[in-house]
Amino acid sequence: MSEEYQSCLVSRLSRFVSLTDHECSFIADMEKDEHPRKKGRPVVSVGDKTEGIMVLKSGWAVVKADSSDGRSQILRVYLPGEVMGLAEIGSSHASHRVMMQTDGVICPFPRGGLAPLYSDYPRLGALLTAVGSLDQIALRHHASSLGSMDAAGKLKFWLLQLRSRLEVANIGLGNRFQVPFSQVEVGQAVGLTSIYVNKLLRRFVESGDMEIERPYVRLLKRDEWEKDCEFVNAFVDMDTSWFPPAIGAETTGSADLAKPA
Amino acid sequence: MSEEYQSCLVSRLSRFVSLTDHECSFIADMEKDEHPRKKGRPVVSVGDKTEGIMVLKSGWAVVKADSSDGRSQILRVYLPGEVMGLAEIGSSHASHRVMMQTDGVICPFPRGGLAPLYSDYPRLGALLTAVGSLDQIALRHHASSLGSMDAAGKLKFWLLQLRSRLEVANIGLGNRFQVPFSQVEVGQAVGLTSIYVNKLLRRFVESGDMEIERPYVRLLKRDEWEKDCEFVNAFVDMDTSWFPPAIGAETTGSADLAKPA
DNA sequence: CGTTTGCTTGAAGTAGGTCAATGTGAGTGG
DNA sequence: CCACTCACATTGACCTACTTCAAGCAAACG
Repeated sequence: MSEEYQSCLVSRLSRFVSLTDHECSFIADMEKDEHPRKKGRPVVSVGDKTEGIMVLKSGWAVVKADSSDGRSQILRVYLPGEVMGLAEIGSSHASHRVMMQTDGVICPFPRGGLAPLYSDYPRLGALLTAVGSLDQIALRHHASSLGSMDAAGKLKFWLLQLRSRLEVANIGLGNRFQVPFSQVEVGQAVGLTSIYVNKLLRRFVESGDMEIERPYVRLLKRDEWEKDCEFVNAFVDMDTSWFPPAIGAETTGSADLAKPA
Repeated sequence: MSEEYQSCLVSRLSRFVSLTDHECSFIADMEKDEHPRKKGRPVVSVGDKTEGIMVLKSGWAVVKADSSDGRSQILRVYLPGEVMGLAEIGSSHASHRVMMQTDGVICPFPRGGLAPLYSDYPRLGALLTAVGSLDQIALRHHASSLGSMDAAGKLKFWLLQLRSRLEVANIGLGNRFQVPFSQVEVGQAVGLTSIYVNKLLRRFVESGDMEIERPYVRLLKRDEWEKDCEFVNAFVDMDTSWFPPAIGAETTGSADLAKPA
């Protein structure tokens, strides 16, 4: 399979199964537009009619929940290449806000493309269900950390999860990676005040657990942290063995689907 | 459509779209078994190979996360009629435990049934994606409450959400409903100590906000609570308008369901 | 440059946790 | 029938991990 597809969704989904040419061209066909979005700009606003799914071609985005007292919370971070909007596809209106965390580019896969996707390319339908399921597992881990860890644990866990996902996406490979969030935003993500986040970070630096060169961080005691948090990397393996066979049949060697990362 | 299908999954999914006879009989065919399970028995253990999805025909179940220090946390409550296992379908191994909260009956829909479901009944595939998406929204709300509310808010929110879901399932209709959880378990669900849960509950009773007749509760100031928590009922509307048309064509009066934008 | 946005640090207060003891009803065996 | 568990609810006294408030800086930016 060629490496250079113009479609973001193709390259994203190819991480999980090797797509047939039919599947690739169908997706690429549906996805003509690229919308650049500036940092801070809304992608989805609360109450918006659901518009299908999107791929974040570049840049970072976040899902925020705002409460009337002005506080807001970060529920999900989208990294470059990830599929956005799968969580809202089942409801007619969005209940959370999505906004760009950095400048970036969004590729919408229009709502009208979903019906033919499920009808004509059933394996892609299964793939969307599976991607949504991985999202849900990650969210469970996050909720679990919010509900049961102390402040240091939450912060460690969030950083570890971020690092791990960046590694899967081949964006940051070692223990050093970018965190394009202010301390206020980190606080919103882990459920702490920015000032306590600050104190924890300084404590981590002082104890030699991490280095900070904004906007980069380096986790010096990652193994130790992963033990502390009982961190398990849930992003590596997608199980595709239950998928239906690809339509279009002459799947150039598609019997075993999984593609090495 | 007839009311009495032997299949649990049929009756569950019929809440969202009216299934064609083809769809119904396919599902019913796949789902022959009923497994009774006693309270406290495991349904899925951590590390189990994913076995497809299941419908909880009767009884309640919970998803738990255990940590090595012996604490565990309740991440999700399954009510009678709900689909379990959608979150784990994308991974090869389960990362959380599922156990019966009360006696009940489980109907497995085997893994092998999923491929033909997506291939031959694309609308059902879309439906599974949508159900997973609603699950994810609910989980986001839960995570949001864990991360941003004070103890009283978390507890109120959890009770409101439970009530609301029971109402959708037609199990409890008013402000009075069953809560088959000990105070320890409630604490595990909302991220608080059982003893603080106790103090809050007693405070609620004393202030006339609720009544407790174990295992029933009655929320006397529900409207007020829903305002406090900015509670929105996210379980009512599934958007099915993007679904592909049903296969089998002669959809007895269900044509209105599948219309692309 | 002045303004804003974000980082840093200290002092004080409190929500909620921990520890410990007592009470209570539902089994269960005698 | 009582006695003995056992699991759960209840309540108080104490403690600390976090928040709130307040102030001073540094860096980015018009």
